[in-house]
Amino acid sequence: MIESVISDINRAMDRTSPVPLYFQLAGELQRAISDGRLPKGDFLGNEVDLADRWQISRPTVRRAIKELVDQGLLVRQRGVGTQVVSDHIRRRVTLMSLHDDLEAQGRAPTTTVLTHEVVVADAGIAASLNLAPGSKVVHIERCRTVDGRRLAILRNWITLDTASDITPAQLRGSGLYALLRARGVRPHSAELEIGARIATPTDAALLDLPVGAAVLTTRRVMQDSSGQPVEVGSHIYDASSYTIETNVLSG
Amino acid sequence: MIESVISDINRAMDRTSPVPLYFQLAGELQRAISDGRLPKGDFLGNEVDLADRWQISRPTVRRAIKELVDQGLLVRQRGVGTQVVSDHIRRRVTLMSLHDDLEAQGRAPTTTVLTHEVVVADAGIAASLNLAPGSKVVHIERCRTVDGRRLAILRNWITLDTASDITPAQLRGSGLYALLRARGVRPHSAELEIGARIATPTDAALLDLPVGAAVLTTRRVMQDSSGQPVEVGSHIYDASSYTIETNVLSG
DNA sequence: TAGTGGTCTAGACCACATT
DNA sequence: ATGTGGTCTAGACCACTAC
Repeated sequence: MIESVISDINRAMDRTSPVPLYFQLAGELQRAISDGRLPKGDFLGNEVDLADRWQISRPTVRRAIKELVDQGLLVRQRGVGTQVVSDHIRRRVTLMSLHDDLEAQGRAPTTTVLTHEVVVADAGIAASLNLAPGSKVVHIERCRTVDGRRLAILRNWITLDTASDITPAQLRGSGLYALLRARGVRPHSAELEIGARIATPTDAALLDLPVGAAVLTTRRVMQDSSGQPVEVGSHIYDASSYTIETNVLSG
Repeated sequence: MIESVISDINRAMDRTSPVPLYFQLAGELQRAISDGRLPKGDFLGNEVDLADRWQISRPTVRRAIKELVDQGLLVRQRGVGTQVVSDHIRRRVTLMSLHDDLEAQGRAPTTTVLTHEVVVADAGIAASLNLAPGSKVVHIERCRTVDGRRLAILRNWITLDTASDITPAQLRGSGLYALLRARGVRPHSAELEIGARIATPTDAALLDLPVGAAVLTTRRVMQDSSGQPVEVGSHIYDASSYTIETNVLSG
């Protein structure tokens, strides 16, 4: 790693900040890689030396480097060194809502709320959400349109205590996950099943598709950081305008 | 955590083993959770105390616990403790081949090799594999059958140096990824695009599907641990018999 | 106030790859 | 023989939670 990058990082590190040092360092390294100051193929230099130059301990340096290794930006080889192998941040496998996802691409999604009600969960939903049979949940059904084209039907079931104050107006303006995050839900993991089938008449009507068109279907159960399932989502996409892109790490 | 589990783990830890202590500990904890000795809802006890009982340092204990937190088995809360929130090991997002995947489910896949040849990579494949235009690659086309049913068409393009000695007989007997691993390829990450469409006449003929059936399609570029792309896979699945199941962590 | 996890240090020794 | 990352230690102080 060239001298100037080391100096840049030295300047950027702020010990008075509440942000952990390893996190600051990981961010600075990521920035240096993505803007080309630390190009693909370069070696970082050995950890002991880097720790010394940055005046932080080696475990802290290692922790920062590990973040980038996990993202696929760096590769470590014992006896060799740490090398930059990619200069674009791998899109993480995401739990973002479709709304956020499209906005991040600079497109302007519009949302029609078809259904918004409190219902008694059926057996499958109740089991997925770890609720007693007969429990009530919030059921939402939306249609997502982009560039005048109907893209997806989104059906969600959410535990009553987390979603009881969500309004249709809010759903029109932002993604479900943004609303949940604002209510203190921190998504942690989701089980996801992806399939495909021919559009049913209902699908075709809602998505404005011809008879016989293919749709992509997903069903997920999202759990928040306390390990409790919070939301079930069952989504149907027009396969001719949507693909799921993801990135799988360290299999 | 009850006394006996702590003792079990104390007995199981082996400092003479080349397996890292944090890894041994993580495995023991995972086993204790999955077999019910450490049930859902239980707290582990504080880290300083555990480190003392197991006679290992607290950072090592933390590293082991972190593994399970990342898998969604445990939740840590500052000021509160570490609690078991799930008793089944989340299936990791996998880079396993379909063959391995089905075998893990106890089913017996059979493979027909339709094409196996060295060809000049087209522009898209060459770009994906980071090869010069006109480079040669191994092209494989297989049909995967399970329980007498044609499940998928698998098309792969692999860099010549890694796959030149693979034979059709080997492809019939095991999954592509197993063969690649045996050749020293360690899969590290893959970009994956999932879509759906109506089967083309070719798809329908190869998969023995009726006209108008839906197929699930995936395209991936796999990179090994050195960061180099090694393989491109383009797969087509009978959507009526196959879904992709996965698990998304920490979004 | 007491107890918990979160971060950080300054070393040590080992395994592996290269020369 | 040298240099690298991989693991591990025995502390320290801080931030947050619950009482």
